[in-house]
Amino acid sequence: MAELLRQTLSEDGHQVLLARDGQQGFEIAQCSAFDVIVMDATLPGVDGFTVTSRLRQSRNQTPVLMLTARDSPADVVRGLDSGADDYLTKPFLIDVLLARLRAVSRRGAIPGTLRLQVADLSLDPASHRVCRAGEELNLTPREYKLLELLLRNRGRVVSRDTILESVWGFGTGIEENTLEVFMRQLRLKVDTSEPKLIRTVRGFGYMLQEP
Amino acid sequence: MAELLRQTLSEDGHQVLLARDGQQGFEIAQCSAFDVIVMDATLPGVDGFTVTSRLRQSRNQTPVLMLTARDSPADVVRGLDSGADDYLTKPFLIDVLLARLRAVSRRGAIPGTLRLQVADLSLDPASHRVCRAGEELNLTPREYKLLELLLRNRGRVVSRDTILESVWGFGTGIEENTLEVFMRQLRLKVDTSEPKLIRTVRGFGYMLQEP
DNA sequence: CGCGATTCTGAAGAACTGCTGAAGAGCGGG
DNA sequence: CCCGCTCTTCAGCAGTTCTTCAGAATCGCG
Repeated sequence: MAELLRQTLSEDGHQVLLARDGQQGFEIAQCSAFDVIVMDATLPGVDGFTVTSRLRQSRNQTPVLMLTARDSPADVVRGLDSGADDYLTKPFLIDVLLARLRAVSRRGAIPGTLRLQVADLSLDPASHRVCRAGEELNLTPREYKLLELLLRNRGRVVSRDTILESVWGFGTGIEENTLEVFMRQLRLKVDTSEPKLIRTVRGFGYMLQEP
Repeated sequence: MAELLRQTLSEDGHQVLLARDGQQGFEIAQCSAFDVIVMDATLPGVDGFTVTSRLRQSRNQTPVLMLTARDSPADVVRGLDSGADDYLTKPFLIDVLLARLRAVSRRGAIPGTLRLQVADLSLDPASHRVCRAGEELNLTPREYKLLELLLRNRGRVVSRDTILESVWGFGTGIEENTLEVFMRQLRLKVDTSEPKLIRTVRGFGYMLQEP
């Protein structure tokens, strides 16, 4: 079912990320920015109602469309009151789902909260949260600054000089090697899983880039 | 039907204004501010789809819930794509309608909150009362200001500089350590019970956040 | 294939940050 | 005038973070 949905949505031009269970869904939702979340009510582990209300509690405003076989009025009310924006019961027509997704995501997007993101790596400047593949990472201040700089220039090479000046400030008599050490530290924390996102550009600097 | 709805909604505590036809509905909607509009698809004169899309064209953002007997998928899609936020077909249960109205109007609501709250910690700016887990806390003026600042920025990191400037005012030659001492004092009063809400973000500042 | 330049790596000491308990200063009410 | 409350500073400490160093590995180039 989920797989079918993923395919259909993809064909309609959406980028889709599929979560296996409630817990994983919650973590992914917290770490990435989506236009809309399609939530099943009956999930393995934490159920959809709980996930939704937890998201809302932690001030996640991403629109949620609940999609489920449970069509009793009580369930509908519960779903909506847990924070969902719409509630659709199976069976349904794909066209209707797509239209409802359009309606729900139209309202969506919370202003202000921008999130920097590359592949499954995300950084939220407001809360200083950094996640990779759903896991929250614990970075030191300097590592954080470094990653933020790379992320703000994702897809572009950042020269060593620029990095030194921007992370350490102008005119600090810092060794070039220090930067290398930090880059290594950052890689150990950020680039543990495939694909590797931090690329060395020999003789120039570094860049962050999806494969 | 419309009269029945008006009565039911009134009983649920809403203020209701009833429009006779599409044209009148459009005019009323344009002239007043509503939390939500319940729109019938088949109206005398201009139909509901047209009214909705005209409202949107004239940049009226009031949430619209379409409520109608026309339940063909094509109608649903048309309704939503004309700018409605939700589409409910007769027959329906009142509870479901009310829940959907809540969901739809939630999005439109202005985020002006009076009581500041995180988890079981709440602060009322009007009365200066602060409670944690039902217990009222006795904070000194400075502790209160500090907590209010953190609470107004819940989920975001507040930098040490911002805190100093905002609680002590600009240019006071205050030691950084003073802030730490106050934070400790605040923690002793506020963060006695689990979960701990005040998080220090090394190298930047502090933030208030649920776990 | 070999060379120099560049980058990576692991470890170790230095430097720094934030936490803590205590103590003195300032202030207003009794 | 003294007392209690609040605010501020100080000094020590424990844990983390930063920086450097030296050797190994890798790369680009002739």
